[in-house]
Parts: sequence; structure tokens; C-alpha cells
Amino acid sequence: MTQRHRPTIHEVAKVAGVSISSVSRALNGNTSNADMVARVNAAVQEVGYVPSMVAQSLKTRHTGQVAFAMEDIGNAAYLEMVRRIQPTLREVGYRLLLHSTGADAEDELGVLASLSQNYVDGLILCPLRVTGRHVEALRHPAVPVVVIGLLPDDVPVDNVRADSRVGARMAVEHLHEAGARRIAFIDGPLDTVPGRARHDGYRMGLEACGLKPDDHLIRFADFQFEGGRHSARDLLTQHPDVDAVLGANDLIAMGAMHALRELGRHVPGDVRVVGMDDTPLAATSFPPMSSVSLGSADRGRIAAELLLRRLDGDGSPPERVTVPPSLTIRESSR
Amino acid sequence: MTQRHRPTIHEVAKVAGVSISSVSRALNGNTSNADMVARVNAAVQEVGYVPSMVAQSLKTRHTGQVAFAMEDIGNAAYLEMVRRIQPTLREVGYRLLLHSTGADAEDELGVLASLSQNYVDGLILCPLRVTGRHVEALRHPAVPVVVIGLLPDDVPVDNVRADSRVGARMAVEHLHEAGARRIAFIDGPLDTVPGRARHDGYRMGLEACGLKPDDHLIRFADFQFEGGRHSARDLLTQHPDVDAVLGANDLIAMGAMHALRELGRHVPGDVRVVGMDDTPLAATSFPPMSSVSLGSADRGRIAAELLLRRLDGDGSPPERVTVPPSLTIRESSR
DNA sequence: GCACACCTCGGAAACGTTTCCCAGCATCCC
DNA sequence: GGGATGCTGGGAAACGTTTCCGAGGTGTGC
Repeated sequence: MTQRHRPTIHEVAKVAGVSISSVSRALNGNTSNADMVARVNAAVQEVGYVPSMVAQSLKTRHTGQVAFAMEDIGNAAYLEMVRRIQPTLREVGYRLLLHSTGADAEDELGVLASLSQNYVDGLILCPLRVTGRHVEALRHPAVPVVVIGLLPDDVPVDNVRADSRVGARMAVEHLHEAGARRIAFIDGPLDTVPGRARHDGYRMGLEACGLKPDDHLIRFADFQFEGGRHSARDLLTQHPDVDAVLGANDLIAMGAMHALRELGRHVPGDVRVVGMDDTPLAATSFPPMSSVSLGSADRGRIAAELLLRRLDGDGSPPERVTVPPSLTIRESSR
Repeated sequence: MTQRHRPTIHEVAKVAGVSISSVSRALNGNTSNADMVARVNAAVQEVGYVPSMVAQSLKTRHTGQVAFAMEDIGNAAYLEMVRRIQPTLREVGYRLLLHSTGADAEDELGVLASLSQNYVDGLILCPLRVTGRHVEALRHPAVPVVVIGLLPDDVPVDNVRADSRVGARMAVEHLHEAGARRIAFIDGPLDTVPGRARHDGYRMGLEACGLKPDDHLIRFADFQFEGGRHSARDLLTQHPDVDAVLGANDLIAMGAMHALRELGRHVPGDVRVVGMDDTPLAATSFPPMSSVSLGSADRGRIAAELLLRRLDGDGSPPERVTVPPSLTIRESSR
């Protein structure tokens, strides 16, 4: 930790025998004199100069940083997004800041507020719940913001959506087609955006198939494995006639598969199972589990691209992109 | 994107009728005059002032940011680390920058070099392979660095290690104790740090159990599911007497479990399986899979704590912490 | 040969903070 | 009551860049 003095542009200028303005110009390609450029570069090498990001940011008013805020990066869907967002941004020189807010709406708002500190040029936000205060904060963001997730139509912000309502519906229709008639649903909390949408989709699916919705066949877990397992055990004990379970995400569905196994029910023979998000968990489970992909990776990529356009100065009206879901059918529901 | 003028400390000073020095002091708690503080705060509220992070960084010479660089955040072990590093840093006000280098040594070196741009106060690095150039770059880092992973002893950098050699050995001993005699091993690439260590541990384990190492029972995959599956299929076809498989990580082991199932071999009846890293995959697989935890979360937390100490100005000699492995026994090896 | 345009480069002003330094004032002690 | 002491708050410098502006030099056209 020997605090060696970091060389500045002034030292470079002195060594090269030119002014600091010339150094700056030479380094930023704003000069045509080849000799000058050569001398500056030589001096840069000699003193080991590296420009200070911070000073540049102060002057140029942009930081080369973008933040991504979501509930928990441990969630596979968000993980997939990060994996696409990072390279997309990186390609054009942006760094990625991660905010795992831990499902704390207060924290999300904090992130939004902290944008005025100007430490990032833009934000990609994945709110789990959208409150009035979110909407308020999003009306006048200090920097461009792209929201992944459902948003009221009048919020003037680029918005990338999954259609998990349609996704849930597709799953139900598929299960029906495969022969299921008593299709249960283990949802996440109803006050979350995805929980609500999937619930609606489930009901729409039932109706489309001519099945009568039965609230007793709906359970609520917390998007986690244990919740799914517990709910499924409960469900199947009380309603042994259930012949299919849709989980609001793969973790829930995996939990359900475990519960079924513990109850001695065969998947898919006795009960079919479908999950959502199509995470690696689904493909590697046994039996491999059908799952509705909500295009997390695509949503991440698209969000990053939208943001980059804004950062490039695009002032066109906010865009709204919806990524269609797709169902991957595997053994668990055949 | 109406570029409203962001209020600066000067505006606050004007509104409060004091000097900018007083505003700064009031905001940073370096004044005792309650009246002054109140007036400044009122002015801050009135004009909606938020300090510019960038200007502060330039002046104070620290950014409140820390970078974490690893191969791929999709890897569950790194993910666990991030999940612990972020809150630990956040608690004391640091933001986390993510660098997923994609196993590109060049990129890792780039991150190391870019540290002199001073956009972060510190770095936590997880190199997959450690080259001479890594070591060279680590000798004079521009900011404090903590390395998670094996490092030559003479590199003067805080270092947090897993003991995956001992971990692999524990797994072998456990399998032997459970009755296995032909224990196969599907490793990652030998030229990676963990690949090498686990290989050594596997052999140590065999010797400790009095089993004769047989190179035919070793396969190499790429730490991925498909690699594990393919290797296991191959292995079991050529050596049907194999009665246990150790995977160098959970993905490999999961792949092996699938291959076994496809070959009609029962787990654990015919073949026992143990994975490594103890990711959620292990706990949610069927049958639940034994796995050696290498303490990823702990390593992340410890690395963050070490770094924070350095950022606090601790100048003591570099520390080396080794996190002991622990084996979680589940059905797959009972 | 001179006026003019053009280009190159240096000086200096910003960007928005923190902090050093010092003047002014009140307090205290002898 | 006067000088030393301590505290408070203002002015200004500094952090390390980019960029505006203008001076000087060079080339061109008449």
C-alpha cells in the first residue's frame, strides 16, 4: 500500500515538453499532428500515466457506469439478465454496478433517489412491486432508466416486459391438452407484479380450456423451493385428485416435484408438473421439467440496448417492448 | 430527458446565506453550530440539492466503489460470493461493480490494469487460472486487492482460499466408508486451479483409503452439466464396475446422475454420487445429492471483510485465510 | 507583398467538491 | 482591562481533467 504518487497529465506534459491541453487532445484524438501524438504517447509510456476516471467524469459529465437493480441476484431470472446485460454494456465500454435490493421497496427507492448523485449514466431497474412512489420517482429520473417488468402505461420510461400472463396460460393449456383436468397452481405473493400476472394467466388458461377455476387449487408460496414443497404437500393431501401442478417459478415447481415424490405420486404418470422461467434447474432436474421461458436473457439484452440508445442521446418517446414467452416441454408433463 | 440544471453547493450556500465551506461542513458534520446546520438543511431541501459523487471522489480520492471480478457470475460458486459480498460492502456504503471476465485471462489482466484509473477503491479477484502476468500485476496494485483462490505464497496480497483438495479427499473417504471401492472422478480442466487441487485431493483420498488409483477412472469435463453427463456415460460404459462417482462440481455430478439414470443404474443403490460446491442444485436434485461445501459464501464474506479492513487503512502484512470444506451427506451417497 | 483564412498549440477557466488558512470575535484568566 | 486562547465561518486553493479562446505561425489568393 505504498501510496506512490499517481502521475497526472501535467507530468506527461512536462516530459513531452508540451502543454496539458495538447496532451489531452493527443490522447483523445483531437489533433492531427502525428509528431505531437508520438511524443505524447512516448511520455505517457515513460511516466506510466493513466487518466483519472473520476476527473474525466467530473469534466465530461458522464461516468461510463450503468447500474442494474433487482431483488436478488440469486434469483435465476435476474441472473440470466445480468449475464446478458454485462457483456452488452461492456462491449461499448460501460461498467456494471449491481444493486441487490433484497426485495426492500425502500431500497429500490433509495437507488432511484441516489441517481441524482450522478455516479452512473443510466439504470436498469427490475422492481418486484411497483408502488406509487416508484411511479413518482420514475417521472423525473436524473438519468435514463429502463424498467424490466410491468409498469403503468403512463410512466414515461422505456419498458421491457415479459408476458407471464400469457406464459401461465400457455402452461395451463398445455397441461390440459396433455390430459390434465384438475390443474393446481402454486403462485408467488399476489402483491408482486409477476405473482399477479401469473395468477391472471392461470385463470385465463383454465377458462380457455373450459375448466372451472377452483380457488382451493391455488396456493401461495414465496417463489422458493421450500414454499413450493410445502404448498404441494398440503395441496395434494387435501385434494388427491389433482393431476397437474403449475409452479409460478422453477423453484416452486421443483419443490412440488419433491413433495409429489415424497407422497409417492409419480411424475408425470400421476401428476404433471410445469415450472416457469426455464432455468438450468428445469433442464437438469429429474425427470427433466417442462418450463415456460419468459425470455429473461432476451429481456436483459433488450433493456441494455434500449438504455444504450438513450445514453447515445436518443430522445424519441419511451419504448415498450414485450418479449413473448415460450414453453419448453420436457418429461415432467408428457 | 430535460437536462434540468442540477443544483450545486453554491446554490445551497446562496439560499442559506452562508459560504460554500459552511455548507460542506454542515453536511459532513464538521460544525457544531446547530443553527447553521438547520439553515443549511433547509436550503438543501429547498433547492433539492444532492452532492455530486464524482466531485466528492475527485477531492477525497475515494469512490465508494469496489469491484468484484470473476469468470462468470452464472457459476453458482461465484454467485454465492456475490450474494454475500454485496450486502457486506453495502452495509458500510460501498457499491459493487461486477466484472464477468468470461474466463479470459486477458480480461482479468485488463481489470487489474484499469485499477489505476481509480474508479474503484478496491478489488476482489477470483482468477480461474493464475499466470505469471497475474502475479506480476498483483505485486504493485494501484488499490487494495483481495484474491479468492490459490495464489503463490510470495504474492503480497490478501488471499482467501478454499481447501478443495481436502474437500475432494473428504468426499472420497466418505464414499469409501459408505462401501464404494471403485470410485471414479470427473474433474474440470487440469490447468485450472480448482481442477488441479481436486485432482490431487481425489488421489490423496484414494491412498488414505488404501484404494489403488486407476487413471482410467478419471475423466475431464468443463465444469458443466453436459460434460458431466457425457463423461459419466462413457465411464460407466467402459467400466461397469464403478460404484461411485465424484464430480468436481455439482453441475458435473448432476450430469453424472442423469447419465446413470439413463443407463438404468440406481443412485445410490448401484452407484453413489457426490458433487462439490453444495449449490442449491444439490439440495433440490432427486435424490438429494451429497456435496462438499467449499464455503463460497464464507469466502465471499471474508474477502469483503478483509478488503474493508484495507480500505480502512490497515497496513498490516497480507493475510491468508483458508476456509475449511464441509461435507453435506444426502441420499445420493447413503 | 500584403491581407486574409486557417490551423496548431498554450493559457486559463471551468466541472463541484473539500479543506487549508486566516480574520474576526467571544471567552477566559491574570 | 488587556492579552492569550479558542472557536466560527469565509475566501481561496486544490483535486485532474476537458475545452474555450486567442496568439502566433503558415499558407493562399490577389
